[in-house]
Amino acid sequence: MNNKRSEVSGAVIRRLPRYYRCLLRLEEQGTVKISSRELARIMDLTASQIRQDLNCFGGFGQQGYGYSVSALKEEIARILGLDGRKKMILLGAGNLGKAIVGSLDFEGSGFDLMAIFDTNEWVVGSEIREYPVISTDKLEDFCHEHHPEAAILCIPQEGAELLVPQLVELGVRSFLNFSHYDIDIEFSNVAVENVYIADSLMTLSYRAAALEEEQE
Amino acid sequence: MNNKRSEVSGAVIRRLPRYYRCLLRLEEQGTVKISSRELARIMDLTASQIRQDLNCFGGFGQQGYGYSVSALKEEIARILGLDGRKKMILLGAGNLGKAIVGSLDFEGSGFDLMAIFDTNEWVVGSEIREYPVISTDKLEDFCHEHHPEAAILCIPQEGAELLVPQLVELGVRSFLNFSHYDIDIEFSNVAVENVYIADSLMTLSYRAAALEEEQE
DNA sequence: TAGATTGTTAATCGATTAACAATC
DNA sequence: TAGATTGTTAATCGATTAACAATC
Repeated sequence: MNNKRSEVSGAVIRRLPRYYRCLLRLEEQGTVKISSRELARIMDLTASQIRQDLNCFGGFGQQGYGYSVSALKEEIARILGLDGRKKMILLGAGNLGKAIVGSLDFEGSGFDLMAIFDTNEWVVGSEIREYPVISTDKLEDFCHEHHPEAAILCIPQEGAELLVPQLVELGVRSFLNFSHYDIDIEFSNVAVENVYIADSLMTLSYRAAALEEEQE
Repeated sequence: MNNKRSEVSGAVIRRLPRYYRCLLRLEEQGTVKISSRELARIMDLTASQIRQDLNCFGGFGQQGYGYSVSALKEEIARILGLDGRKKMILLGAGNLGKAIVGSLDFEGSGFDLMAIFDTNEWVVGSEIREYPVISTDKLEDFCHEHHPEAAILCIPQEGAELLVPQLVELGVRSFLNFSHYDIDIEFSNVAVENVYIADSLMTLSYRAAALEEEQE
């Protein structure tokens, strides 16, 4: 890898999953090679941008030929760290937690989901997919025993405020955060990806208003 | 409003919901006025950036004083279109659909959720919160009668591929899209906000790998 | 070899930051 | 009036686009 990962700009990082998804689809369709020009057309980017983005990490193409779809897909998987197997837990077995467990494929995601934690005694002891639902009372013991490095937070803000400091203390360093608790402001040296679904609805509202404005 | 909404850069648009959230919190805490300097500190931005962002839409501050928290909050709500009441439907009463309905507050969101559609006859006829679950067979009739303008898609890609063209035909113009179907590539003149939760997990994987790299 | 397409350097564009005059 | 802080213009920085030499 040419660059340190931390030196790559946020704009490039956020495009990497899109590249990965697109290449996966192309591979499934049986496409063997692709030029930056053609990939740009599909993804609505410019060929220059694609070549610049990829060359942050190394020269994966072949001059005069283009890029091998499967090789490039593998390179991006490696860049994203999808070849890792970080132990992960999920907090909150409500609808959102169940939706995440049900729809995300943890296989080849870089993470290995171990268990789901919830306070509701009615769901504790059951399983969601193949994953056991454990009482949040046992969270500390579990962490001491298994040392998870990552957590998905499908709990409300108050729950997160309470549990995150404990989790950080126990060694959890990566958070996919659906709670509205500002982890990244409270802690440094953690990797946080915030998902604010309510913000997306507001952005949609803006875009809808802009569309109407256009058509007046 | 100084600018047309469509002329404002994407970077600014994506910050608007953050401003709104922050101001809402400040208002709840009883803060009456705030300077760009102090708001910048809280939100980890620069004072210049905040003043530039806000002046895309108009001069909401008072020189020598700062900004009125509640007035600015109201202005941003109006810019985001949260004062509107666009009729909205939600497709897919699975865990994700239930999570959305359960966690988002549609009051003051710019949208008015009318009904939830699903194909599963076991849930059709029931209610989630106060919203009725209707058979997808009745979707067309419903649209003819009520003319919803917006939809949240909590259905898989194949379902979206089938239903979106129909919805666009029936007049739906805004989509909060959790399916992996590329609406914006297939249709123009629609407002689309895509949420790719799987991409967030990949981005987290990247950031976790970057963090490890740092600490070696 | 000729054609195609990359990797990379240079030019352009846009967004962020700094500075300061206007003004409350 | 003096102090504070905005709105706005100018400077800087970073990201995107264009160009082209390298090379498969």
